[in-house]
Amino acid sequence: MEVKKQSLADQAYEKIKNNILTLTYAPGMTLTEAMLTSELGMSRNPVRAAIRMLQTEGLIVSNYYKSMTVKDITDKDIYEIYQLRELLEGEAFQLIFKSGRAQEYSYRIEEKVVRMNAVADDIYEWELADTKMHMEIVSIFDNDRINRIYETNLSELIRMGLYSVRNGMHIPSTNANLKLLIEHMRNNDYKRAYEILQKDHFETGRDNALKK
Amino acid sequence: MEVKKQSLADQAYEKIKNNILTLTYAPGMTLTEAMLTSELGMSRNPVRAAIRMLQTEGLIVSNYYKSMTVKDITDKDIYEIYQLRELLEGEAFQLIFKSGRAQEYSYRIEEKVVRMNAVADDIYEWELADTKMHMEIVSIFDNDRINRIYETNLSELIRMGLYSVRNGMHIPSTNANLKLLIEHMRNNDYKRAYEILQKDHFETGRDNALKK
DNA sequence: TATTGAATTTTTGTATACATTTTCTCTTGT
DNA sequence: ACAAGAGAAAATGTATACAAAAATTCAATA
Repeated sequence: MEVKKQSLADQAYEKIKNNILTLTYAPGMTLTEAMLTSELGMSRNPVRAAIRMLQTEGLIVSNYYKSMTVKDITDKDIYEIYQLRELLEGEAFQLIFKSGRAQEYSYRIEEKVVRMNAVADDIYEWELADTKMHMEIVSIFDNDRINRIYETNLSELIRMGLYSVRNGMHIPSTNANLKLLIEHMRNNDYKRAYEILQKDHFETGRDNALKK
Repeated sequence: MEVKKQSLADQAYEKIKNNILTLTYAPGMTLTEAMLTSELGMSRNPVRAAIRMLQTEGLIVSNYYKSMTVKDITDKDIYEIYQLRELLEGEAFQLIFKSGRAQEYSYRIEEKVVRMNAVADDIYEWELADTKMHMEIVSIFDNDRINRIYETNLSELIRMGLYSVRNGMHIPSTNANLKLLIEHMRNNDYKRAYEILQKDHFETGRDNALKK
């Protein structure tokens, strides 16, 4: 694979973001430039660039001359993100069936589910794979902006998902239900397929996340 | 109004963004740090911070050690943004009627339309007001993330709108149709109200934007 | 002991210097 | 005239120095 040369700022961005996603930098935690620069082994400028990016994405919160913190996850955040997902994925799912591509997408989704099964023992990797699966559904729109919404909110989704799993979301049974989802898609059974997505994923996910 | 102290970076961000939105910095135009710093009268660091933010928002495109340009608007961009708007505003509009708040929203929208009429001779201001009107519709979700989607894409919407108007979108007739929209909302006539939104706004807007 | 407040330290914001890469220019050779 | 390439100029990336604001410390006082 081609190794694309990237700036220190981009490296910093990836590392900090990863630490936020894996809860290494916990929600609400205070970050300082000094700490980040020493951890990353680079000067302040690239680190500050990374911070600006994460700020724009909403993962870091800060004010003029005030300390910065990792964005906390509130109940409202959880409701909002699930509402947005239901809205987009609901329409996407409809479109998949309406355009007669349910079979095709059943295979595409299956690929992602295979990945989910393979990493079922690593919560973070499983959540990442799960989100990728949902992004596959939304890919029917062929709309980069919608994809970007997912990428931007991916961070929140993953952090939330980690909460969900911690609070009882059962990975094996979720994976089992996804097998059913794929079945229904193969049979072109929109109603049952969507019911699984809706109930098993959105409702259970949200409710577990809300327990925090 | 309280004047919140803001950093040079924030000031730079606002000014550069404004120049992009008003097409002062035209789509595709190459920007250099030297030019921006001399125009803004500040050192490179705050300017670079602003650039990072605009990059994250997608308004500026750049690569490692390569020059940066103002994001161009392609036909695909136009299709994508209108698809996203139809999706979100379509659902929002339904929700407004379903929750029996059509009257209430007719007044809220009317306020925005008044503003549109007041600035009908300034294309940029009119576009801005128009977008605010659409954001009012979507406000039914009470979802900050959805609002943020609009804010992030607002830039594109405005730049596109400027194209639309240039290419024949007729401001007075649009304003007239909005009066009708409000009427239908008062009468709780979902079908006719949505038809205006759909046809007059999305289709005409998109088609005119596509002419470029 | 609790509290106030000045001095110190820490932290973020800004400017500048230096490094690396790219782009332009102009010469040289065919 | 044109292509190639060395060298200069310009642009972006990185590090450091300095400024301003905020947070902390700690002694003096009630």
